[in-house]
Amino acid sequence: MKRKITLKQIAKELDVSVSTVSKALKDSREISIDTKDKVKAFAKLYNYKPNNIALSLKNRKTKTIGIIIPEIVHYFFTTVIQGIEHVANEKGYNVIICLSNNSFDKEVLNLEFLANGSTDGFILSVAKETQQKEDYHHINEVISQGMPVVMFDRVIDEVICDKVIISDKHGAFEAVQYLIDQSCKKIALISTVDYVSVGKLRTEGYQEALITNDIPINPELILKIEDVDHSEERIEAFFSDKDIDAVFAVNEKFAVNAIKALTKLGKKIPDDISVIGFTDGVVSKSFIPSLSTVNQHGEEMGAKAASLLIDRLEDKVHEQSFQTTVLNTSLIIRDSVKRKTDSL
Amino acid sequence: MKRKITLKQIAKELDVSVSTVSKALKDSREISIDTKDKVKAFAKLYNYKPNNIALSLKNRKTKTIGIIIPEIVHYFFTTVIQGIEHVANEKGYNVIICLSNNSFDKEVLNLEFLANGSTDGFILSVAKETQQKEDYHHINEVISQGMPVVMFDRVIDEVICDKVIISDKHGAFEAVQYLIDQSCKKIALISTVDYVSVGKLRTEGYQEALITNDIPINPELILKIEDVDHSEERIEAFFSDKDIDAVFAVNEKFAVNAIKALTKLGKKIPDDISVIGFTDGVVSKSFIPSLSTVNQHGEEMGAKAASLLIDRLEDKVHEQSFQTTVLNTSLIIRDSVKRKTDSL
DNA sequence: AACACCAACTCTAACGTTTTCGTGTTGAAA
DNA sequence: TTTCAACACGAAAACGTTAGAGTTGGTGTT
Repeated sequence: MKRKITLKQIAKELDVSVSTVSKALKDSREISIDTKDKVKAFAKLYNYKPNNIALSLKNRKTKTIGIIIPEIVHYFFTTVIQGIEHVANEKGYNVIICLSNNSFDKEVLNLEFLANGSTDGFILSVAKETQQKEDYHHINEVISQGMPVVMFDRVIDEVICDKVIISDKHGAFEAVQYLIDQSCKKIALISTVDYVSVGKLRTEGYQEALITNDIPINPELILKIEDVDHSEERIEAFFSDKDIDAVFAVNEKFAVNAIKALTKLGKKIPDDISVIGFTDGVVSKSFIPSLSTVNQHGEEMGAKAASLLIDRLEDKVHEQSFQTTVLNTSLIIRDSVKRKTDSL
Repeated sequence: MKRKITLKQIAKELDVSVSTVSKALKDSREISIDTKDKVKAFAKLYNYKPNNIALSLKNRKTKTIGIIIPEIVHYFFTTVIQGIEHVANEKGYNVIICLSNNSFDKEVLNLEFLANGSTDGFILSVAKETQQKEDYHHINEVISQGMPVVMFDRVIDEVICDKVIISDKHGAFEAVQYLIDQSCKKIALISTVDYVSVGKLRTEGYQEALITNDIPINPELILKIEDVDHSEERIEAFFSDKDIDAVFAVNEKFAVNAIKALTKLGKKIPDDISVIGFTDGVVSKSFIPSLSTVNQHGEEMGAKAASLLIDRLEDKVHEQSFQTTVLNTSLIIRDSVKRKTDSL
């Protein structure tokens, strides 16, 4: 077992000082060609690589970005990570990922831990519990310590920092508008409880689309699900006595469960009822019928978040002003929607 | 902007030495109660937290585990990460995730980078390209530097370290045996090319099951797919002229595409043809018909890998001997298989 | 011969922490 | 009064690195 070699060991071997070695390796012209060659050869031979930790301590920067997300077993988040990772690596940054598991306490711990020198800045999407509690002291704390923070997807208006979001409201609006354009009139909504910001916004988009088209909002057609794990039963029960011709669901799971429930009730998708979901995941593509969705462009979101953060870290943004980037969604129409032209 | 406070600053404020502050905070009995109280109060007030980087440098350990995986937008890997994260956090370790994107070069870079002080050890699943190249010098390099490595899923026999795998062969065997038990005789296999170790092993399991049951192996019924992205067309073409009563696919995507292709060809699943896939992902559960699969227990795998690694890091394993943990798969039978009893 | 100057180094401090060893003050036993 | 332990604290080194400020010894100028 040959431990990693250090400058000190090289210096000792070659009988020069540590600083000579350091400078030689950095091609400083304080050092003679001879010595440089000797040092470089030796370093190469022993595969010398500077110790990151020591560099971090010295430079007071780690070249590492901390990502804190609610969960990782989730297609959207993984695409965001992919986007972050790509940009970060390109610019010489590394990525530490921590999961909050939607727990406020774990989010606080992660943030505190990573803030103690491990990372230069954060990209985060807050836990459900945090949104519920409305306690953001931990985020404000790290910001006040001078660490840049970029929030994405589930952002907090009260926290002042850069943000990247999609136009949830507009995406939902477009989806519902599309359904209306296909002559749907009785459109049900399956959403989450309101403290989840995205759920709320998508609900607003749904409502706005109805209002714009002079369709009255019928609260009977709106289902808000608290317990995601048992959504299937809830949705099934919900549909049993409803007369509808379309469903807009705020996520993929709800959309799939809606189709399942409706199929059970003897409805044909898309002939009897059209369905559009949110988030374009693996399931949407492969499901039969393939699911129409609002694409969130997770990778783009991650890339944007990463470059915002890195710009701050490298002081490319001089101002104190923070920006909120709103990414456009795009509607992907697949087989779960009955198109108007289909009936021609 | 109040920067994080350091021992030195506390010492200066309270007019004592740095060592006194350090000792006071650690409740050393070298320090008087009075001083301790004073220091602790001050530290609390200014929310002092020791700097991880400095600690890492001093202790020569980072309490961080490096995970290197081929891709993150992949259900199985996210479950493994989940398992690792859980165990690691419980034991006070943090997790850095790097993606190789199945590229050999990126895997090497990641490994080199993280090995220079950033992590204490690695958990990794090698890139496809690495398996193809059969070049493992980078992994052996970090091992020889004294960093423990645990490989999972896609492991390399030639690299000597702890490993966690599932019984790919046996899982495949069981699945195919199950199909045979349901009276299937003409079972097709959709696999990957052989240099992907898991594809090879699952193929072997398939073959062994046939042999055990005196069913001749028909190469015509075996499809090996190189280009995963265009698997759908390949599978469709493959099935067009085959007479079969069951399909075993080595992953979820192939299984889904098989069902789609067969449906297109007018076959009914499971009535005409039964299908079993590998990996129990989101798609399997929600697909219609829901997919029978071999469950890989990713979370368990991650948990096991993490505890193996941490045991090594904390010298709980004295021996030089490395172990390979083989986790059992379990067969999940859902609607995509026609059961024998169904026909009664 | 005195001086300046340059090349080619070495020394030192610094990043934030812990730990070993040293040291001055007290109070009590001899 | 001397001696010595106990107490409470400080100094310094160490982890690995870098950058700026010294330090040599030799050459060239006048």
